Amino acid sequence: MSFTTPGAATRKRSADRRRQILDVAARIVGQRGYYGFSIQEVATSCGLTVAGVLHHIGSKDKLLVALLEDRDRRDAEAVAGSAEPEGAQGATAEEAVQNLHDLVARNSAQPELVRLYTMLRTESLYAGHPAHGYFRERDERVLDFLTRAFTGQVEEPRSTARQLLAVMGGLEEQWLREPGGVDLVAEWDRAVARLVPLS
Amino acid sequence: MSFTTPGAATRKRSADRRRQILDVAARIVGQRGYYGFSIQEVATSCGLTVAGVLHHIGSKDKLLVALLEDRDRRDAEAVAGSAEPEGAQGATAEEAVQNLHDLVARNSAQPELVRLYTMLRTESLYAGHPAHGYFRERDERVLDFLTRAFTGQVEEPRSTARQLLAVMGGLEEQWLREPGGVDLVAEWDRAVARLVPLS
Amino acid sequence: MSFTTPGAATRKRSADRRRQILDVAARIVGQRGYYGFSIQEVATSCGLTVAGVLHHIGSKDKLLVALLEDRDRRDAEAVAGSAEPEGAQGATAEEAVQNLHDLVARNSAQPELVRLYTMLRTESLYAGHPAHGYFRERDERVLDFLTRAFTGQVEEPRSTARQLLAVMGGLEEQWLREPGGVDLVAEWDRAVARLVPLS
Amino acid sequence: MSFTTPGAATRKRSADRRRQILDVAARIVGQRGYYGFSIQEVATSCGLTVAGVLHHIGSKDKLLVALLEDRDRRDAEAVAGSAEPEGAQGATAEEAVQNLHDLVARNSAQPELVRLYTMLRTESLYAGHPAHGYFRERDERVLDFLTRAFTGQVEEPRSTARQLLAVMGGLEEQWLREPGGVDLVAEWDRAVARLVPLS
DNA sequence: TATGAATGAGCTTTCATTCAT
DNA sequence: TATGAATGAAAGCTCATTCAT
Repeated sequence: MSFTTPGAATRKRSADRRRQILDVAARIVGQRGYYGFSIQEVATSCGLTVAGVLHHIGSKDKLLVALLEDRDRRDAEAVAGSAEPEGAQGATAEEAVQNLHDLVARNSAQPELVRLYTMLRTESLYAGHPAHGYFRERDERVLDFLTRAFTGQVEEPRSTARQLLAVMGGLEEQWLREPGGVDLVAEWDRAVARLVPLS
Repeated sequence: MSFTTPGAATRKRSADRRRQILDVAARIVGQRGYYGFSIQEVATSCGLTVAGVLHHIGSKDKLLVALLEDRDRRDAEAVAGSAEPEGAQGATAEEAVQNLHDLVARNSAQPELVRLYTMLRTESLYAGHPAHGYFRERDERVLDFLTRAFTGQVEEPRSTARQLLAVMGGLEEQWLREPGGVDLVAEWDRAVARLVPLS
Repeated sequence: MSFTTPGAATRKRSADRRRQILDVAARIVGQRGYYGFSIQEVATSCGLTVAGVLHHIGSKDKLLVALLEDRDRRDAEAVAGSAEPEGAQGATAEEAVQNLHDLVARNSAQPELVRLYTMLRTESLYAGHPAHGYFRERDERVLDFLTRAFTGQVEEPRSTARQLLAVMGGLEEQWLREPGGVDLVAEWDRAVARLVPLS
Repeated sequence: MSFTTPGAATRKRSADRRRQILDVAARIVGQRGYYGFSIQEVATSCGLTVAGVLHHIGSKDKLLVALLEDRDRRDAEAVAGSAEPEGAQGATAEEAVQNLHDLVARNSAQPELVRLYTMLRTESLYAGHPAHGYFRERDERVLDFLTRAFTGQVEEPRSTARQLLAVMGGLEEQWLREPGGVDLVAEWDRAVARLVPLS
């Protein structure tokens, strides 16, 4: 019997705390961005001290990293659970369109996650932002994925990919600005119908 | 020698300073947003003291307001100089499309202004942001303007309006993230060709 | 199987830990002093948690006390092992000189111990320092011991005692500042040759 | 008439504040060292806020630098006022001894300055200390100066130089530990009489 | 017009310590 | 024996702002 390893109960409670902190932080960072939020705020919302929060997350920067990793993990799980996993060798145009539709549908149920991404994507346009590299790579990866999927199916596949990403971000922004005023999924489907002639 | 009326030269110099401060601030706020920038930074970039900057702009909030008003004024001047001013009674769909094209073309020459708007539009999604109301109203106004212009010309005019706004913001964001990697005007024209069947 | 009495093995491991902590702490306190070191640092160097270190040493103050006691014990052992233990009734001048020479020779082999003493002796000049009393008494005791030893042998025995202590501390400091640049023992012997005419 | 340059009165008051801060800081740093003192303490002693002190000194590190520069400047002034300025071409042994005597005499009147130097010299043995380089260079320079002065006059000039520096530091330390118990100047003169045979 | 002094509030982070496990 | 959670206190520093000059 080892005393050095924390017991299962302890580990569980610790994981719960971390969960809580990440959830709270996602909401607040989604509202005011990395520069505008403070650990104090997160702490208060968690019923903890600032030092208590730092005990779990280490530093403000690490919190941001944890936030992004956490969202990535959740996204990956969601995709993995779907019927058509996007294989390494690429997807067909139809699959890509379907994937995007599913993504938008999922997003339409979690505005705070969308808000977080929207905020950080914009903030990180600045080269000095801690998430600058993250979004740069991510954007490129997604763009490449879509471009490949549309190659041979539409006239200018990269333009189509750009238009889809652009309109997705833009519609989500409108949807966030007018809560209840926009039907995100319906608008998305209409936009796709026009931007991707194949469908 | 009059002490009560400031000399014309003095007034001129003061206006120049204000100009300089606003230009510098536009750049910095465009990079780090309202929450992330500091007056100290602006002051240093202007060769002034913090107190010196405050003397000209009053407060951090007022600086933001001045920034937005300044940009509006410049935009208005640009539009006024164009051949077809958007009259109060509305515009035709063709005119609207032309207006948007001109706007994008103008923007493609001033990335810092675009950066400023992109940043503030996102930051101001948060209800507590000092520019929250500004962008809410602005978005609605533009949306209404476009909706009216497209009514009778396309099937779902408001959706088209939304799509255009969305894709404009999104393309500008991509253009900002990949300096030199995107031809903003060309991509815009391609997107419009698909989103507005009439053209 | 007994729960009440800790096994010998356990007691041994605990003592080892304490040893390790004291050694590591001696090094770090020697570098940055009582005010400048942190338990975190000691813990990391020991492969332990802060709480783990505190479990063994109780508190930061107690760590300092333990450090000094430990060094005294080691010093006492070293002296006890030498041929001529300084008796309670005093020593001759020759014995005192020999004792000092042995001390310097011993020190020249353990710079970290010297560093610790140098640092704490200086820091503890401040009346609020936890080792203030310790070094006050120690200095007085040594000064008295040397004064007695030199009485009748030199003109101003207390001055000689002061000079010896002063030059010893000063040479050690130079030796610490220029690692490899000073031959501590040789310099000491030369200094003694001048300061104590009898030899 | 320029408004941008602060008036003479303003400049005077600013210099006074700085003076006050440096004096207070010298005392406190002399007591607890660089690691052990806090800006808060200095501020309180000055009747200022922490932010107020930082306005004048910039940062904790800069305060230390200012402290050392200030003391150097004062020392230089004192030396300049003396009859025999140590010329660039070197000094005779007698002049060097006289210089050292004057220095000790001056020091005996300002224990807090001595305390500051003693503390920082010891603390800065650690390579990470902000004054590490400062004292390294200073020690070497003084050592070289004395060595040159004694060359040809005593058998081992560098050893003599070392012994003098060592005993000076050591006596000052004893003098600081026993306020009123040691006659610094008298002890110094006695030590010199033994260490430098020429006199 | 612009500065310097000064402040109050806030920030992130470090630290020593307690407690339950 | 050692850990993890949590805290209160303090640190250095930044910031927006006011005021007198």
